[in-house]
Parts: sequence; structure tokens; C-alpha cells
Amino acid sequence: MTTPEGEFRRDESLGYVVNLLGRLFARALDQRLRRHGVALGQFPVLLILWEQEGITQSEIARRLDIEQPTVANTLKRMERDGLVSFGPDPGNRRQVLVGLSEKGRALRAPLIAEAEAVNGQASQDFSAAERALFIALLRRMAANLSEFSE
Amino acid sequence: MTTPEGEFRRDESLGYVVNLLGRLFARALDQRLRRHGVALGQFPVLLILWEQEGITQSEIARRLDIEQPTVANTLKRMERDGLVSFGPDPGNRRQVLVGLSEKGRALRAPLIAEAEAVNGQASQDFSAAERALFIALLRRMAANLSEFSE
DNA sequence: TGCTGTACTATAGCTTGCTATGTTGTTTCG
DNA sequence: CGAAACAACATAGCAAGCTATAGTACAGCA
Repeated sequence: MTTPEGEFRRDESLGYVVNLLGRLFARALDQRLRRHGVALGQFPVLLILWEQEGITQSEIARRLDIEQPTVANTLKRMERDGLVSFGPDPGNRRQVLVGLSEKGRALRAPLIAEAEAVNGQASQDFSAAERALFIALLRRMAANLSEFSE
Repeated sequence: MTTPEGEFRRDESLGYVVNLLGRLFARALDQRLRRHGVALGQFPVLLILWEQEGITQSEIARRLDIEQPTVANTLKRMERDGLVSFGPDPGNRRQVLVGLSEKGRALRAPLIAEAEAVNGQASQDFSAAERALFIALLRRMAANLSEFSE
């Protein structure tokens, strides 16, 4: 399944097309989140905190599969924007527990609605079966790429 | 197809999963390109220039669906790294034509091999039909998101 | 011709991702 | 107990995406 002659068609390259679609999703969601004063990268962190507050920075990084310094910087901007606050863990002085502000909690329903609107637009002509199939293929591919790098 | 109760499952969200897969592709390809001294974002630009040299910055941006300032900055780094050179267009003094260095041309085969290796790993257990179906779904979704923003 | 609009490039500034490295606290084990 | 390993967080520095804006050259038209 290698390409015949040093040729390489961008439009047939999995990585290229996935990356392009990813940027389209990012642009669409970013525009909508900005209306609420929230930046794109803050949204996944909010998703985690809406599930569970009082976890550590590294736990957030682990659940999102993002590096710890990236999360640290995003949290710092979220604190600046009044979305989260940090409290020391009395039982463990090296870690810091992250909590939501009221503002952060209140954004849950409206921001999730924005994300669902984007997902809805993206899959507007997909049947439920197609959508499920698509997610399954995405996940298989992600699993393939997560295997030890070689 | 909206979610029942303010719930939002990351693992079922199209945007979330596409974004995650995109980062996995990016990490995998970045690691491989680094061995050749090339940064990830330079690769799409190289793909364009391998097809056709002597085009303008904005033409590159248009073909890749990336904003012009992003391309401008990437090209600046590529010049620094000795991959491209700029020549003024004698017939049009406002634009600049981008050309490849010998080094840039020579990287074609090895870098395409790296990209194909990543694509191959990602789709290692996919049949040709599945791969084609997957690409078709990605493209439909991209078309849906490209429709005028609302 | 000259003015207006458009196209190309550049610059500033932000966010979010990454790696690499350092600091500090906790755990483990000899 | 003390040393070594490990875990959490911070910081520095880079790449690449974005928006907004400004400057310059060209084109089209009154």
C-alpha cells in the first residue's frame, strides 16, 4: 500500500486530512467559545473539572493526554480569567488542588451547548450508524498510534 | 441527537476525538521529521513546494488552508534552516516567489517515507476499503464544517 | 489621469502545544 | 535513619496556529 512513484497525495494522506479536520473543528469551536470569554484550550480542562473538582494538575494532564507544562500554563490563564482557583492539599504539600469558580461552574451548560452545536454541524448529514462507525474508526486509529512508538 | 442531561462524554464527542487523533499524528510525525532536522509545520509547505516551486506565500496559504501570517512565519524559519529561498518577482514587486534549496529538494523522498510510515502505522489493521471509507467520512465532515459559519 | 479598492506581505500579540530541565516534597529501601 | 528514586510542579524556550492591523504595490474605473 505504498505510493507508486515518490508521489504523495495530500488529500489521501490520513494524517493530513485528520489534521485539517482538526483545525476546522478548532476554528469553529473557538469562535463560539470566545463569545463566552473562554479560550479553546480551556474547554477540555473545564470538561474534566465539571466531572470532578479538587484534582491535581497532573491528573488533568493524564486524563486529557496533554503534557503537564501545557496544562500548567492553561490553568494559569484560567486563574487569570477567574475560572479556577488553587488550594493546597493539606495532606501533601507538593501538590495543588484545582477548583472551579462559580463563574466556571455556571459556564457548563452554555459551553457544552456550543460544543454540541459544532459536533452537530460537522455530522449534520450523518446517520447515527455512520457517526458511531466514524468514532469507532477514529478510536482504532488512535490506538494504533498510541502503541509504543517503535 | 442532543445529549440527555447536560452530560457530555468526551469519548463520544467528534471534535474531541478528532483533535486527540490529530495530536497523536502530529507527535508521531514530528518525532520522525526531527531526525531530518525538519519541524512538523514545515512539512505541508514542503509538500506544496515539491509539487511546484516559484509560487507566492499567499498561494501556499490558500492551498493548505492556513492563514497567511502563519505561513509567513514558517517560511522565515525554513529560510533560516536553509530549506527555501525567496526571489522577487520581476513582473510584480509586491509579491515574493518561494523556491527550494537543494537541501529542500533532497528531503523529498525520505520525508515522504516518514509520513507514509506514520500513515501506515495508523492504519495498520485497516483494509483498503476501510481506509477509503474513513477518508470519505473525514472529507464529508470537513465539508460540513467549511460551510459558511452561520 | 488619479482615486479607490484589492491583493500581497509584514508585524505585533495571543494561545496552546511540545521538550528539557530544575526544585521541592514524598516514598522506598538498604 | 539516610540516600536514592520518584512524583508534582515550575520555568525557559521553541513551533505553529490564530486575529488584527498596517504598509506597499497593483488594477480598474470614473
